[in-house]
Amino acid sequence: MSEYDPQLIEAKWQKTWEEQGAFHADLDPARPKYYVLEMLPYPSGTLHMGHMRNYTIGDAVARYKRMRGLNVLHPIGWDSFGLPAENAAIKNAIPPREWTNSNIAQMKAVCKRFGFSYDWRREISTCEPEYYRWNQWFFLRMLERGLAYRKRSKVNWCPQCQTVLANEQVVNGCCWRHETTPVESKEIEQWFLKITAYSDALLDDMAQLKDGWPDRVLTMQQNWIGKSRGARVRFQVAKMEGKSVEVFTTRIDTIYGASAVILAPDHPLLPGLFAGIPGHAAMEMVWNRLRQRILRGAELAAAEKEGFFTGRFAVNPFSGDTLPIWVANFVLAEYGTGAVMCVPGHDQRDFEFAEKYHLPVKIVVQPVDGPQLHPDRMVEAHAIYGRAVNSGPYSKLTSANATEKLIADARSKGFGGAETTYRLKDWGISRQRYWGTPIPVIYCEKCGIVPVPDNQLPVRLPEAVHLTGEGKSPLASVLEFVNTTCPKCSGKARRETDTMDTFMDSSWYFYRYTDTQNSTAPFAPEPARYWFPIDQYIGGIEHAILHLIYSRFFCKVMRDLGMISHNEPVQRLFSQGMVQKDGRAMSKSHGNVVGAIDMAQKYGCDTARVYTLFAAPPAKDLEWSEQGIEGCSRFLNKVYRIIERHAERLRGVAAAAQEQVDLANATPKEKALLRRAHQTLKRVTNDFDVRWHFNTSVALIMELVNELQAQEPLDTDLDPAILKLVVEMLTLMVSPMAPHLGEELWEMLGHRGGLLRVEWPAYREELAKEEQFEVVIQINGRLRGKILVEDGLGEDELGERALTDPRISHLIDGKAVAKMVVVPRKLVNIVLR
RNA sequence: GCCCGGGUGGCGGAAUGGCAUACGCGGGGGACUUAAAAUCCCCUGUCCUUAACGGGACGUGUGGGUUCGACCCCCACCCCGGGCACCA
Repeated sequence: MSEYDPQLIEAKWQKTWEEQGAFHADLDPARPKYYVLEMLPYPSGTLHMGHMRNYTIGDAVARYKRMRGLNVLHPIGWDSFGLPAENAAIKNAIPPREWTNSNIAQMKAVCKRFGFSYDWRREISTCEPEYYRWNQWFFLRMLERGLAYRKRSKVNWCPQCQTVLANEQVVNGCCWRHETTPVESKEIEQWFLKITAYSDALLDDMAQLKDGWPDRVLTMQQNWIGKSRGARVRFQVAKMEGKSVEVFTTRIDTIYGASAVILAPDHPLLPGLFAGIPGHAAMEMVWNRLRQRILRGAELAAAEKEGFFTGRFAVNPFSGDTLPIWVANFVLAEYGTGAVMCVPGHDQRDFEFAEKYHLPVKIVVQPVDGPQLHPDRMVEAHAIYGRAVNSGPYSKLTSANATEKLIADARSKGFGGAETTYRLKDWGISRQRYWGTPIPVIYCEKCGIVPVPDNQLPVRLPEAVHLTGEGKSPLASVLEFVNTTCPKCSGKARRETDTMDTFMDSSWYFYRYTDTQNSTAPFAPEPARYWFPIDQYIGGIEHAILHLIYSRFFCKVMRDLGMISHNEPVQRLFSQGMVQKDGRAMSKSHGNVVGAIDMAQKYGCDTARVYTLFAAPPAKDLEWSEQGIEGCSRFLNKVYRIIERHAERLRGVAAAAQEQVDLANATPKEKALLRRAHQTLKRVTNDFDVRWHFNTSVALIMELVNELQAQEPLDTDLDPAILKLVVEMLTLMVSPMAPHLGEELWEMLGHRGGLLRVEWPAYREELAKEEQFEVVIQINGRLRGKILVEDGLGEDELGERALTDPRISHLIDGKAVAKMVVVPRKLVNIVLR
């Protein structure tokens, strides 16, 4: 008699797996592959149960797929560049690499303590030169193709991080890391990647993802790309020969309703328009205020609409109307043409602006039927589609037809045409910080921007650097780094001192896993062809846009570079819910973390794993409960005890082969056990393959265990071969979720060589089949009784049995039966008049 | 404002249009024990009714609808969570 001792068992099997290299996966064209991956973790140092949920789901899937005979690649690595290391270095005077590597060591120890089935040979760390040189390599390839370019532009600046942020890193006008720090706007020269060159590809290829990705992620990406079809129209500025303003509109069919042209406060044309206008100085005061507010960024969204008349007019090229040119804070310089036509009758924003500044409201679209709009009775704009009115030659056309004709006419007359705009902007990747990949570019006084030649990669990040956290790029003060010679002319030159956004590191890392040792390329074509695309990617919803859109972009660039031939890197994506404690996301800053190591020490990692799988379906948030994990601990103990009790007797017994089980001679007890085991198997398999609901898998296995308990004693009247078959099925079904216990039980049952090459149990329908069914009898849809019937009963006969059941016949009591609904094996509904 | 989720016992949650509340937690009772822990067994939606066995009504956010039958499908609405948002 021995007790379930998770500490002992878990250490034992982890050692065995390690010695066997149990989870090493190698390219094998003869075998079908399965690539399952959890998102690259940032090595912050601690792992709590929130992280572990992610890995537990991935590990259960990896182990299950191995048992289904697939060649499973399940790697892990570290997203080890980034600001926290730099900040820690400034605060505690520890070199970033030291801080980072010691965190990695800690986290790796926790992962090992949990026994995740990673191929540790493939571990990567993005701050290693052998990794980041390929970031540089990708950058250079993009530079060659015009996909990387340098430009001076307005960018998001986080005063806390002291660096530029990408648009994707701005959340509600604040920095993604400092949620209460509004980002500022700064004009800075920096490097961009032309993700916009792939706007349509990113949008269109979502069609390939719609079965494997959550809808909400696809919608979020779609919104982010923000494709919008419309038209561009040029308005001549009156009394200014050759000057014109272009507007972008999605409703060119409302152009006869325009009562002004409005420019963004930072529209480049503005200073020129002012010249020679009376009241110029007063205007400039308002103008400056509006521009200031835009620079402060975050205020814009909340601000009331505000603007001023420039004193200039523009001519509507269709109607010939003369429209005042205004400036207003709600027009964005970065979107469309930075100018709009103001149509108060049919656009709510324009309506609000027109109300405030008394601009005329015109109705130029009327509904096809229903009440007609009237400009004097409007309390809001009506952005409707219907029939054009008061629109010159376009009147009476439907909105769609008017749009088409107006665009065609604008084009033929040379003042406009169709135009599609996107919300997506190019990806600014320059960071004025230290702990990241150096951008491999040299500035030469004579030759200008010179790329570092491939054979000089990697451009190493100097590591003996004094970090102060102040001023600009720390690398700028490292003279040995900055000062260099031009690769072209050998003259004096200086290096780029900004580093790359770390999202670059994580945009392609999953390809590196397929070929981690390659020193001549990021990865070779064959392993990528074999392993890709990723069959199952698992991670948090917070990367729905950031990481997942950058990765898709990189994939398309790699495809165009001829490195791969697929269009999308990730076939199926799963976003797991958060782990919460006391109603808030588990995090260091909330002070509510449940440490992974603590749980492993207290209950064992198998218990912690089973609890995270059982407490909620994986897509939902999970509220951590100490009592809940206690329950799972009891459950694993119970499994262990039941098998332990019979292990000795069963050790020498061969389990009955599924196809040889002789049902005809089986006792009721044997039949009950076999039935429950196979019913469980059917549904657990479905949970793993289709539903991804591991909470119900655990519940089902609990029921199987309860059945075993109910059939006690198990040593009398029971064919040992059948009992062994059942407990083996139980062991195998438990093993993806509690792998150490699974191995231990398997060994206790007399097997050598571990579970690694053991197949998932075979399902046999006849063994799952019930012999008798409890059929529900309803009268008018209300439950009135139940009868036990044997299988194979015809509908008529089943109906007859229901009607003649004493309880039922009593209730019918001579009333006319209008209809009978008979569902074999399930129910009879008797409809009375 | 628009777009996604979601609303079921005391709690986490389960249910192809067919017994609502599986499984677990918590609670109550019992067995084992000198005792405790552990373990095992039974009960546990609300209300009404019965001495009791039992029987009945109500019940999945609200109101309608479809259906023999609705947590599930349709329409309208309320609440919660998330995303997007002066994007022209």
